[in-house]
Amino acid sequence: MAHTHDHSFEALLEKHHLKKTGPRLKVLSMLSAKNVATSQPDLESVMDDIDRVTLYRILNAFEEKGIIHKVFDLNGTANYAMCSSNCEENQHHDEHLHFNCTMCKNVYCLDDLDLPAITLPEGFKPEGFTLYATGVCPKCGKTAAKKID
Amino acid sequence: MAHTHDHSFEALLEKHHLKKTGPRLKVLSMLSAKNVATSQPDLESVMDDIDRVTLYRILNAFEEKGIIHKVFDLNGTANYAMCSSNCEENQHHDEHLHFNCTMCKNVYCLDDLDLPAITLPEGFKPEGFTLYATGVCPKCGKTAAKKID
DNA sequence: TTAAGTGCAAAATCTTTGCAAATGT
DNA sequence: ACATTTGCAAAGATTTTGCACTTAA
Repeated sequence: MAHTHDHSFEALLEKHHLKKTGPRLKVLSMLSAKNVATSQPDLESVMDDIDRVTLYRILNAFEEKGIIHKVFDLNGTANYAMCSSNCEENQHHDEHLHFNCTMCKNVYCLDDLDLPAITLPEGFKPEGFTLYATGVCPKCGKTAAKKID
Repeated sequence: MAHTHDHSFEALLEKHHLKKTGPRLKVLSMLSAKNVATSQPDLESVMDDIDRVTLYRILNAFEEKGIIHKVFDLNGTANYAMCSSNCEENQHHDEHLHFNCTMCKNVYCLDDLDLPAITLPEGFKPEGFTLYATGVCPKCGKTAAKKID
């Protein structure tokens, strides 16, 4: 059960007082393998050996612990992605850009992008920002260019 | 554009080749009465004389026609709000700020706010932006200030 | 051993679909 | 009169809950 990169996953679970079980490690490796957020339906279809209910519980537990975060795409479907370092329990810092590709439907979490300062109307006291963008991602832009142009 | 409500609603329906029915007019007046986006559950509970299915169909029809737009709050629940002038059929222009109050849960559509230019990483071709902010809205900020301070 | 986690079954929700009756034009 | 729209019933899909069995610590 222990390969080299599994160690970080196990450490992560340990850190959050969660048992290192097969399903949990599998979810972690699935999510961190992709650089995009993954929807629950997608996760389900890939991990057809894990019970659907178990998946719900794992995702909820991970989110509460701040291991992953949920981002809704433009269809309102929840997509999950590993949290970048600075998420705390029940207090996420996902003030980053979510890019939803209209072609491949992937949701990219562009963590390291600085959002410009936004001025709100009088009286609104902002606590967190999330910016969603739609458009074409690099991968699809490339294939589209080849095919069409 | 506030006084002769019913007339403008009827004109709106007419413009989109939709029949002026009771349920539709009711939905329109509900939505335009509030300056915030309203969730389907909320609409349902207020309009308990209208069938749930009818509400689904009305909201979908309105959205397709560009009369209203859907915005997901931070729980992934769909909230509906009247579109500002420049929405076209199936092609919404809601590149505005959505403010989700953490106290009253209301979703404000701050249409007339200019979003600052955002620079994306190489290869991403953005088509639309939506900015979500969480925080405390003016109304709740006031009551909170009175109660706490 | 034993508390936490999993899987199955079943309940509770939420959303869609089909069709007969009602309604607007 | 005719095409839409509505309401109901029922199917599908999604999410939650309860409980017995399994497993990591």
